[in-house]
This record gives sequence, structure tokens and C-alpha cells, in this order.
Amino acid sequence: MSNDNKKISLAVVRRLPRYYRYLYDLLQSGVTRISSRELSEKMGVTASQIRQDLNCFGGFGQQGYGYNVQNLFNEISKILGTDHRFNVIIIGLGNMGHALANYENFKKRGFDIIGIFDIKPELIGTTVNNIKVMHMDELDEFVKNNRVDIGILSVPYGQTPAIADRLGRLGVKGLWNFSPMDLKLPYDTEIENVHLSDSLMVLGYKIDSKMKK
Amino acid sequence: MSNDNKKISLAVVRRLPRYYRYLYDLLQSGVTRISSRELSEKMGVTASQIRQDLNCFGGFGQQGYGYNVQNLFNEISKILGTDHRFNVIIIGLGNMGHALANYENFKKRGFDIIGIFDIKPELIGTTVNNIKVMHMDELDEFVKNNRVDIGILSVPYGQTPAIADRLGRLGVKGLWNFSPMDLKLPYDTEIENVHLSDSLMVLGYKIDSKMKK
DNA sequence: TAGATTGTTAATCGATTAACAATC
DNA sequence: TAGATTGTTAATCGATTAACAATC
Repeated sequence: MSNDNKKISLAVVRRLPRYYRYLYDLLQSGVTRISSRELSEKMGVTASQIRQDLNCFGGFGQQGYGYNVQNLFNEISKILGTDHRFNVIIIGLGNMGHALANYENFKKRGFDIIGIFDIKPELIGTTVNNIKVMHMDELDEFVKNNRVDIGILSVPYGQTPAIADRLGRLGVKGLWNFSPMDLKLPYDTEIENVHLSDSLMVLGYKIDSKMKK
Repeated sequence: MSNDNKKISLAVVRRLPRYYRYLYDLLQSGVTRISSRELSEKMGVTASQIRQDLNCFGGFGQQGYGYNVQNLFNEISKILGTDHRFNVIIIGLGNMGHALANYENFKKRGFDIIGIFDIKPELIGTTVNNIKVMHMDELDEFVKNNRVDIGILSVPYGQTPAIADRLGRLGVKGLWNFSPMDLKLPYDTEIENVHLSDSLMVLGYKIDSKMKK
């Protein structure tokens, strides 16, 4: 069984997409097997960590052999849910919403954008990357009639809390938040923040602290 | 002195922008003083962690009183380098580059976008959000004549390593990478990755693992 | 002064690394 | 079989939390 009731730490979970990427690249290069040591050298982590991480989910390797790349990739895909699809809607078709609607990598990773919502009249009824743009008034109806797993929040700062609450109330399971604020909802809604400015500030800090040395 | 040679852990550094945001909001609300306990309740962390974090950089509080909000905000701004400005260029004016060029929050946090580079002839010479779009051929000259602290990499996957290397060689101090790959440069260049798809996959994992319970 | 809250040391917890028996 | 490498336990390291003396 791939996922028991034992709690996996978020530190491990956040490393999974990285394994996914490296294994995908190895597959592309035609590599069929790899040991934790070889992978650790490529990734710049310890072989110990790789084995510990993978064994949170099951014994995917074989003593004396290592890991079969295709098999390990499949297992990690399954853990990350990429074996099924996630239905995603975008709320807010500003510059960021536009960029996300056109980002092709999401589909490859198992995420299908099935609708975009905004309030600007001139946008309603158009399509972006073949995705229909609807009015926010149609949101509730749409979520009731379609399985919506994830809502991408790319709306102005001030509107974020109210729309997040609305999506949570509608039963959307996850929110991907691009506003520079931390969301807390009283629903069973998972939240993942992007916080671009925070990331840029961390880069600024790194640069400054290197200068001082 | 605000920053000694003692090494601050990245875990602490990544929390700084969050303190910055909360203190900014408190300032806006007219709050003049706050204790670590009050702030801890707002932020959902322990008061101990807040005091530990802040004391990595100096004693900004006062026994029996707490912290002066304006003063603490100023100190954290200084630590994050927001008291001076960072000059930033965007490489790649696709959908993401466009979104970033128009994102107003960066300026507020101390980052000025001073140029955009692309190769599409129809874009060269235009402006986006008052920022001049130049050809990649002009990049080296531009970097030599202007202080460029940070390069934002929003170019196609395949071109990322070569352009990253070129910026590193030109002495750009930090790269903000939007491609789903890990960069490693032989220069003194700090790198901060955004990895949007990774973040979305973590959200997918959270949703799935909650379902299984 | 008495009360409150910091700065800081000590204790705890969790995550990473090392080591090695199991086994392919 | 002998060599290699995993899965897993034990040791270490670092980060978080608790406690409290210092002090405003």
C-alpha cells in the first residue's frame, strides 16, 4: 500500500516534486536504473536522505541493484496524484491569471484548467488557451456542476479573503494563493501560498549577506 | 551592528518577509506597540520563536514593553535590504515575464525593474509598465553600464541554463528562476527558485492525503 | 515599586546523516 | 557465491519550544 496513516512530514513532501523532475529527466535520457548514491550526486543531497524519503512511502528499490527509474517515477507520480487528474479553475484573469492559464507545464503534471472566472465584461465569453472565461456570478453554479479540486487565486489583494472564503464554502478542496497574505479558512480546504515577493526578498537578503562577508 | 558574521539559518531568513508583512499591516492599522505573545497569536507561531528569530539580528524589544511596531518594521526592512533599492532586469517577456513586469508589489518591497530583454523583434523598443524592452544582444552592454543586482529568468526551459550562465558571468548577483529546474552556477551568484509546478503538486498531495483519512 | 516582557540559556523535539544487517 | 545496495535502526545535528533571570 502506497500511503498508510503514518504522517509524512512536510519537509519530505516538498522534496517529492524534485525527485519527480530528476527521475523524469533520467527517463528522457534513457537511464533505466539508478542507485541512491548516483542520484544523490546528481541532486546534491545525501544518499541516506533519498532512501529515508522513499521509504516513507514503500520499498521501491532492490538490494544490490538500486532503483528502476521507470518504476520509481511511476510510484512518485502516484504519490503526488499525477496518475489521476486534478481539475483547476483560475479566479482572476489579470496578468498573473493570464500567465498561469498559458503555462503548459501544469497539464504535464496532472492539472487541467477547466475554467477561468473574472468580472470584467469584455473578458466574459472569450477563451484563453482554449479555456472559457466566465463571470464570477456563474462560479457557484459551475462548481456545483463540475468537480473542482483546486482554485487558483490571482485576484487583487483586497478581494482575496472574501473569494477564498467563497471557494472554501463551495467545497473546493485546495487553494493556490498568489496574494501576499496568509489565508486561514474554517473549511476543510488545503492552502498553498506562492508569495512571490517573499521569495524575491529572500533573494535580496542572500545577496546582501554575501556582500558583507 | 545589524548583521554579524554569525550564520543565520535559512529557516529564519524565510520567515522574515512574513514578519515584514504582519508588521506592515499592524502599522497600517495604527498599532504602535506589540508583544511577542500578541504577535504570536496573530501569526500562529510561538512567542518563543519570534523572540529567537529577532534576536538573531539584535535586541529590538524592551523588557516590560514589547516591540515598537514602527521601529521593528524599520529594522526588518533594513535586514531584508528594503532600505536600499535592488535593480532588477527581466529576461524573457512571455506571459510570466509580462505578469512580473506589471506586478506592482515589487517596487513597494524595494525592487526596481530597470529593463526587460527578449529576442522577438516586434517587442524590442516597446515598453511594458514604462520599462524599456531591449534585445538580448544589448544585454552585456546594459549590465556593464548599469548596476544590475537581480535577473529574473522567465525564459523557455531549454534556454534557461545558458542564459543563467551568461548572467552569472556578467556578475549579476542574484537570479530569480522560474524554470522548473535547479540551477547551479560556478559564479558567486545567489539563486532563488520559484518552481510553480512543484508548489502546485504539493497542494495536490495535501488534498489527496486528506481524502485518504 | 510591581508587573510585564524581553533576551538568552537549557530542554525538547524533529529531521538529517551514519552505520550496518538483510538480501538481491 | 561475492559484491552491491537497499531498508532500517541508531547517532548526530539543528531547529523549536520552554523556562527564567535580567530589566524596563
